[in-house]
Amino acid sequence: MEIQRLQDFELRHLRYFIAVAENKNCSISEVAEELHMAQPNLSQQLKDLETKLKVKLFDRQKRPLRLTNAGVEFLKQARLILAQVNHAIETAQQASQGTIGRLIVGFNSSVSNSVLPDLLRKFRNYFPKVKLILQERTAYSLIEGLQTQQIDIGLMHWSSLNSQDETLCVKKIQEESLVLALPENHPFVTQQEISLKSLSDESFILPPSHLPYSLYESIVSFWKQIEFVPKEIQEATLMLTILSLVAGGVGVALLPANAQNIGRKGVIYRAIQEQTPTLEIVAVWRRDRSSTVLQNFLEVIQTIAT
Amino acid sequence: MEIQRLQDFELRHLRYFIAVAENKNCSISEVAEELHMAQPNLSQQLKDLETKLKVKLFDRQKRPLRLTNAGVEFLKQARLILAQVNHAIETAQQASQGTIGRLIVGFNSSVSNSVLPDLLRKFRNYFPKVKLILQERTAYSLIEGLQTQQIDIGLMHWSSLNSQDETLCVKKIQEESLVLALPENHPFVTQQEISLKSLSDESFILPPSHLPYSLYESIVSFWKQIEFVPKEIQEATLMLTILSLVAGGVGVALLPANAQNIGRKGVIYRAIQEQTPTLEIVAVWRRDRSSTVLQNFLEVIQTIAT
DNA sequence: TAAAAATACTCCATAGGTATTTTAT
DNA sequence: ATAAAATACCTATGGAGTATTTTTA
Repeated sequence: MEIQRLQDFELRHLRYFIAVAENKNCSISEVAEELHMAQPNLSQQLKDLETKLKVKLFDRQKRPLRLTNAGVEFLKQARLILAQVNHAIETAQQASQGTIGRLIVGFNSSVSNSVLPDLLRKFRNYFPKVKLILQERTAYSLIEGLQTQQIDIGLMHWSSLNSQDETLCVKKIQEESLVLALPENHPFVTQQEISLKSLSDESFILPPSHLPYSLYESIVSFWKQIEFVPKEIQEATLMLTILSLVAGGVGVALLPANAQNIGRKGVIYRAIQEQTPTLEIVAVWRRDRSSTVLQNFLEVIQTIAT
Repeated sequence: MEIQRLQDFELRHLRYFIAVAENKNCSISEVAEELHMAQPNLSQQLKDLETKLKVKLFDRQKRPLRLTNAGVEFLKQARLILAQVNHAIETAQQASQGTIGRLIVGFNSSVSNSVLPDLLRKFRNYFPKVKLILQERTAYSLIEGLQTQQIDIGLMHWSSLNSQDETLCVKKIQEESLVLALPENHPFVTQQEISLKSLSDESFILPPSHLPYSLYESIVSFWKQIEFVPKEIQEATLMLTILSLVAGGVGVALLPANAQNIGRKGVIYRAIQEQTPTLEIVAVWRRDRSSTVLQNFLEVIQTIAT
């Protein structure tokens, strides 16, 4: 019933009504001239509006015409509606330009030390109205999230191990090498560059092995390549946990160079003599989900890529 | 420029867009059937909308169609607009029925003791959304306020003295007589009915003489009629002041019977033996300003009129 | 290939225009 | 008397329908 009332009630009626109601003496003739249209037509449209509303908006017993009380109230409402329409248009245009909207950004904890802060700051600067929803996830969960469309873009370490999923696009942001993290009282800290082979009596603290696509796989594959076998392997999930264990003398660790940005006390970093694998920090997104907001995010990534 | 963009952008487009966008798989064909219209037309209207917005609302590369980000944002806005339109219609209808709006009610202090409380309570009960603006004024200022359209309706004492203004309508609400107010220690309080002629040695406290249409004129005219001349006349503006002076033994007063409702301590009221003029409490309004709210107010007055 | 959307066209309802009458000051 | 709104009638734009082609899964 309420919906029926709206039938063939159009914005045109509101525009005409407002034009006449805002004229100093509600002159249909004057306004018709201003709008470059014929007076009888304007007259007719106003009458149509009144019929559709089932409400008299003008007092026809007076010349010049005057708004009725209902007309005064409707004028306020009509202005609001046109303002809202304007706003709707602007919103749609902004959304299509990617200057408003939302983007769900998933990231691996290892990128939160490197590209993430810079990237977020820059993007927020260019697109302040876009709401960024940040989700820290494991590498595997990122891939999953992209596939199930829970996240729009993932920032993570990528290695050749990763299955080449045709539906996903990948863009390299930065490269970094592995570095060795030692407790500050370790005898080797005097060396600027340390050979991995000399560490075969050390205990190594690695990221979890049960999660696919993790740094664990990259490191183990690196070891196989140079035929290195450590004395002992311990696992810890969070980067900060690994660093704490190193600082506590539990063992040494191989970490992305960006871990140095954390500046954990009691931990010293040293380069590795052997040729270490290059770790790529990449952005990953679905090929079929390329919103303008996402495109804009990728462009900002481009500006910080090396 | 912004206005130009609105040109020939109509609610029809929003209705169609919402219908399709809310369909589970944005099927134009399905929705066209639901709306009892041809599919190509609906297709065309949606395209028109996109052209006018200069924004793609649907991803045409997918089947079933999907909303773009801009489409999602625009859908929210479009729903708001239609809701606002509904609200506008309701508001206009309520205003025309006088169930919303405002009414400026002017009244003389002498009616605030009699009909006003009842009247306001009843009106508020029937029309809770109408904002009543109350203005206490002198009788003369009420007439002036009506003429300059500062007030919509005036409640006051009316006497035949008042100029018959053709532009004003008058409706009698109640009648009341004059009563005599005496200090409680006055020797005459033992009498139930007092002859005015026996009070020729008293000092009389009257409302101000300089204001036209005031009670002063009614009383003096009454005295002339019965050839009564008081010993002394004092003036006081407010009803409460007059009562205080009476209570303090400064003099006696002639007041509308409703003054008894105030219940001022130290004041005793007695009827007058002579035929006193009938004071009419009336509502006055402009003949040419008959809003529905005003009509409703008059109808409520009718229910309390005696 | 089999759906669903986009074109191409046709038609008519109605927004808009012209001429005139009615209304209010 | 006169200016402005309403009415009557006409015109033509574009909303809506039919037939067909194009697209996507």
